[in-house]
Amino acid sequence: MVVSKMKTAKGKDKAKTTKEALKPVDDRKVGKRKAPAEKGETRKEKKAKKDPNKPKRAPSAFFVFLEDFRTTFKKDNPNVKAVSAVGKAAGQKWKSMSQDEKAPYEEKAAKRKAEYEKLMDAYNKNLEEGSDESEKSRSEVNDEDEASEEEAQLEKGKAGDDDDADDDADDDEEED
DNA sequence: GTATTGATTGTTACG
DNA sequence: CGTAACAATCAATAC
Repeated sequence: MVVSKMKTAKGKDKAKTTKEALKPVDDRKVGKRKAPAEKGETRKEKKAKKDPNKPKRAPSAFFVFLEDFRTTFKKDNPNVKAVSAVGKAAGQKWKSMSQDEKAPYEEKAAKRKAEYEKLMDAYNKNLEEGSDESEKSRSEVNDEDEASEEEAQLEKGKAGDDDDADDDADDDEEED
């Protein structure tokens, strides 16, 4: 319901504008950017991460959907053992889904993003501190930086009252 | 035996 | 403004 809601309110125009133009490169094939395993120069370099706790990029709506899709896909195709198969299928279905269906995923992704920003904040802070600690200073108060991180904050669920659940999911966004 | 690639799209951050 | 690179996954392959 609710048609009065304007899309602008959501701020979608932020990245929409020219989606097509947004992706200039048609071949965003990952393989291309991946170095040929020549020496340990792979971009990923999981073990080479110099940053102590670098927040991993928040999974996009697609990835969120993938998590769910992977399970379903595997369920239907237990024989499939290639990750690429799921990726392709997921991608195809993903494009097939209407924005409304992707909406819930986007919402989740948005949440993930918020967390990512938060982690980034801590990460930035850490870097700042790191630099500062060139000599001393570190010590003193913060013995453990990451440890605390207030693990407790998560109770967000509570409060139910406010919850943003209502969100705007209603806006019928009619997909194209 | 360990590390890496493969494939999908999105999102983010840098030049 | 554009692009590069990375986010999960899991098995197979490469060295």
